[in-house]
Amino acid sequence: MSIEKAIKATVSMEPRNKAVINVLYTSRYLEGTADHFKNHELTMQQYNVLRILRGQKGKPANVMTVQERMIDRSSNTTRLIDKLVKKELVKRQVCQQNRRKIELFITPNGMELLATLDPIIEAHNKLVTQRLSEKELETLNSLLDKMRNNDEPLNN
Amino acid sequence: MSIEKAIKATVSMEPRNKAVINVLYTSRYLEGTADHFKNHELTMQQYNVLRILRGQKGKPANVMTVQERMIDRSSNTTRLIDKLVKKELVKRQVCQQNRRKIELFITPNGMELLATLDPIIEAHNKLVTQRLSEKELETLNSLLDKMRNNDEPLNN
DNA sequence: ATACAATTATTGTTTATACAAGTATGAGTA
DNA sequence: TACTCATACTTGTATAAACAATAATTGTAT
Repeated sequence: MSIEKAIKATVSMEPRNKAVINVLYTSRYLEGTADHFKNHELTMQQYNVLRILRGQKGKPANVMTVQERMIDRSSNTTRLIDKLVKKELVKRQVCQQNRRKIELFITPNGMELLATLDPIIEAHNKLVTQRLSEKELETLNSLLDKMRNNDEPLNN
Repeated sequence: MSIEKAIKATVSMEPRNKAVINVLYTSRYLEGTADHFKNHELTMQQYNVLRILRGQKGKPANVMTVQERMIDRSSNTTRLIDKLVKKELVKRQVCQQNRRKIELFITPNGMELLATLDPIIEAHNKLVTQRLSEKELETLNSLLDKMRNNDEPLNN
C-alpha cells in the first residue's frame, strides 16, 4: 500500500515530503511487527545493547560506546543497562584505568538469550523484506544512507 | 555514511538485515533533526493530528479517524488530543447523532499555528532530502511501500 | 599542589507511552 | 422491554523516555 493510502492522505504529496513520512511510518510499522521481543521480556533497545556487547567479543564496552552504537540513541542508557544487569544478562564493573568509566560485559545468560533470539530475528527480517529483491535491498540501503548524509548543505 | 559505519557494526551485515536496521535508524535520525516542533511547544504527533484535522476541511473527525491517519499510531490518542484542546488548537464536541463519538475540529488558532509551521517543515523536508534526486525519492518511496506490503507470505 | 574545566555516568523530575480495564452509548434480538 | 454484544472513547497503572542537573573522576594550567 502506498504511504498516501496508508495514512489516508487527503491531498497528494510531493515525493520529498512523502519520503520523509514514509521512512517514519515504515519504521513504526517495522517496530509494530517485532513482537517477538515481548515474548522474551526484552525491549528492542535492550536486545540492541546485548548485540553490541556480544559484538565486543569479550572486550568490555563502556556506556558511551554502547550509546554510540545504538540504533535508537537513548538519553538514558544507564537505566536501560540497569534492567539488563538486573536480569543478569549484563555485568557491570568500574574500569580500573579510569574510574569514571564502567565496563560492560554480556554474561553467559545474555549470550544464551541472544542465541535463542537470533534465528527468530533473522526469520522476521526475512519476512518483512520478502517482497524486495537483493538488488532492491541494496538500492534501499544506499538511498537511506545517502539521505542521512546531510552534515553540510549541497550547494557550496 | 553507511548504516554499518553509523552504528559502528563490528561484522558486515546482510542487505536484508541492514535494510531493516537502516529504516529504523534513519527514522530516528529524521526525528532527531526535527527540532522545530519544540520551539512551538508541539510534539511531532500533535502536529500530525493538527494536519489531519486541517485535511478534513471543516468536516469533523472523530478520534478513530484521527488514529487511523496518524503516522505514529498512539494507543493514547485521547490524551494527545487533551493537550491540543488545552492549548486551544483543537475543539472537541460530542457528536449529536452518535454520542459515543467525539467531533474534533481544528480551531483558528490551530490553523494559524500550522500556517507558521508549514514553511518550516517544508524547508526541513527539503534539507533532509537534498541529496536525493526526484527519481531517487520516488524509488525510495516505492521500495518502502513495497516493503510494508506483507499481509500474506509471497509463496502461496 | 590547587583551581578550574572536561569527561563519564547517574539521578530527579516531568512528560509520554503501552496495555488493560472501565464507562457510556447504540444495535440487534428474543 | 430487557438482554447481550459491539462500538467509541476514556482512564488507571506501570514502564519508559527526554532533558536538565548532579556527582565522581580525571586532565590541564598556573
